[in-house]
Amino acid sequence: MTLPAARGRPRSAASTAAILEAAYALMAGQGLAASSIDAVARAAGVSKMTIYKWWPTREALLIDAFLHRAAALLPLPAEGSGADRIRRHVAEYSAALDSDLGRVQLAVIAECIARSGSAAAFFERYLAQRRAALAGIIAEGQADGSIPSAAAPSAIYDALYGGLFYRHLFGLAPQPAALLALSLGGAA
Amino acid sequence: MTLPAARGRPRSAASTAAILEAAYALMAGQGLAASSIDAVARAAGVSKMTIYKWWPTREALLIDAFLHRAAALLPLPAEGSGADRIRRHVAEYSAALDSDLGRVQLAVIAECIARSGSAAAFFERYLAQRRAALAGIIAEGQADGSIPSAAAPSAIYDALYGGLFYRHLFGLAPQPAALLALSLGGAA
DNA sequence: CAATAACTGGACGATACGTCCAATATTTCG
DNA sequence: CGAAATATTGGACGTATCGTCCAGTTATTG
Repeated sequence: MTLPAARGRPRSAASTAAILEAAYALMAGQGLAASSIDAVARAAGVSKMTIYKWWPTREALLIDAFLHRAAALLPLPAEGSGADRIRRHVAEYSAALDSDLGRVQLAVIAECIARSGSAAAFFERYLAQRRAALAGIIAEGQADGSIPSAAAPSAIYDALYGGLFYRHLFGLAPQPAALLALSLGGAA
Repeated sequence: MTLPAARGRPRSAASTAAILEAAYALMAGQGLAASSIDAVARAAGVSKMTIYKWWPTREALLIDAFLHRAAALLPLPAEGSGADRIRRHVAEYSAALDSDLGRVQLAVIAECIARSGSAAAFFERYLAQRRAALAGIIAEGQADGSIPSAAAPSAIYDALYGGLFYRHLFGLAPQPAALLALSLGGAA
């Protein structure tokens, strides 16, 4: 695992960060329509070619711009019963949807649909791991007795987070408590 | 309610239909990126100005193109217990998501996000009525005893249809049975 | 026939796309 | 130090779409 000590001029970390942050800021502030590659290059103070050298499409760039920020945010709770950890994460996710992160997530998803017909690329790069990890926490909650529902963890995840996302997408007020009670079961 | 017998040349119903059908076909066949106003005008055999005269934005045009088709499809079941009617509708909705209609719906939603930041416009024009009607059926199912869950009908709707939509959006296989059991309750 | 309104066809400036190139900057290797 | 390798720059390119404008035509009513 030694570094091959690459020849030539190394890739500029500053430019990379500036590009990803500019893309994120444009999506958060002006929306997807204003987040053209040209606009990102201007805002980042970078040549357009530098972007095209490292990202094949706008879809790839915007996904990376989202990940650059989202990686640090929304940590998965590590302590407490399964139900507690899900409840805490749902509260954090629900708050995040109402912030820049929620706007940017929708913009990224829209770009994926426009280019590919679905947001499968976004799922593979980001959601799949989180969904698997949260399904694992749900399974632990079923094992420790804090989650009464006997449904498949992935189905519980889809009902809960799909319901939250649905309301966000269509501009409805979030209702995390109702969805939590329904999908975790017990208080029928 | 008498027709004012408008002066001047009347609006062409043929052009209107050609525009809406061309927009739908382009979204279903080539995706959102290929569904520019110019492309719709070419495919419909119509002047671009005719489109701009009747639709203020591409968002408005694509929503209407979707409604033009969706109105006839996906009727709300009228017979049977509440649970039966929901089950039947979920099966039809799930099948529709895998057809042209599902692709077009995603394209319309993506355009709404790109222009407005959310799909609230699509919700107001289409989903709000359906969600209200289906929540009513869910409430009837709770009253007739076929739906055991005591959760709010709107929460049941969001968990069920939000979960279905979530899986469609991210390219996952549909799981209507698991979501039905979970959200209608009973078989805990 | 006159008035009215829809529709056509083409043009416009602006912007974004994705690609190309020559010039310059930064690094490692001999 | 010089040579090779690679990143970055700045600008240009042809194509496409945007939204708007206008003059000309077509269809309908009074």
